[in-house]
Amino acid sequence: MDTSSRDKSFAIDLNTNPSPQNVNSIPHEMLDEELIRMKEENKKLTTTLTTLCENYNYLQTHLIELLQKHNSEEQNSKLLSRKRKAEDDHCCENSEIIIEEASPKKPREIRTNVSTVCVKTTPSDQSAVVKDGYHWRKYGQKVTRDNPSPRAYYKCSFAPSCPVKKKVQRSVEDPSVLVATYEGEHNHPLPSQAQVTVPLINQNVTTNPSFLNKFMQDIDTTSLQQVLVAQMASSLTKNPSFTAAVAAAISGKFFEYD
DNA sequence: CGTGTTTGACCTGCGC
DNA sequence: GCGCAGGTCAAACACG
Repeated sequence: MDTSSRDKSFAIDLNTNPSPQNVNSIPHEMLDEELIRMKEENKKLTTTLTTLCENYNYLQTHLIELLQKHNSEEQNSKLLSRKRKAEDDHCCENSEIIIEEASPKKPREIRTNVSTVCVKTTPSDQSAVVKDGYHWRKYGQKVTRDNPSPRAYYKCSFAPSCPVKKKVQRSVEDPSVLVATYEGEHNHPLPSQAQVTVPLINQNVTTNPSFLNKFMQDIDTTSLQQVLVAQMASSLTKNPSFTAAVAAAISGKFFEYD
């Protein structure tokens, strides 16, 4: 195989304005060749995407390891100077998230699985929505003292008996980052995995080894690929020129068989 | 009309 | 007991 054809493999010709006459004038042999070439390109793109996913997975694992290291160092230094109250507050966010037995100091507080997920959003996206595949019903909103952005309160509405709650608030440091705090465990399967926002950083992952394992299972290569493919498909279908090109290509094929 | 969102009121825990 | 802050409730409203 020559290098020129390999170089062209990623140049997708999205001809948005094909005329039926032009399509009819092309010999069938050429169209067949074109079809084969497109199939090969498709295969290459799939391979590239897979490699990309693998690299992403590897980098994410590496990042998590680094953050874990950094976090433990930071915690050690902070623990020396931190007040007791601050410790209690932080333990909910930064460490020891999953506590099976309630602390004797806080018998009232029932600690269910609490996890924090940070999601990067585009600057234009002002909605405080974290798409995670579940159905949520908003039941409250508050402006908190430490953050000018309002905090939204959600309950899982997919199953009436589902106890899971979610708090969503923009980060103080970076308003483009949404911080979602999940409380509890879903007692039903995930309704849809099609519209899942890939978490930027799961703070539990950075600190809790058991959660790390679970997280890495959850975000397994296969599901990650599904998520990425869904996102890519979504962004492509939102692109009018792409949809026009697809429509033109399909109609072109129809003319071919007329 | 059913479902989800908004928003002010209310409840609860905590520190002083 | 009082005030503050976070969390929840529920009536009103919007939307498909």
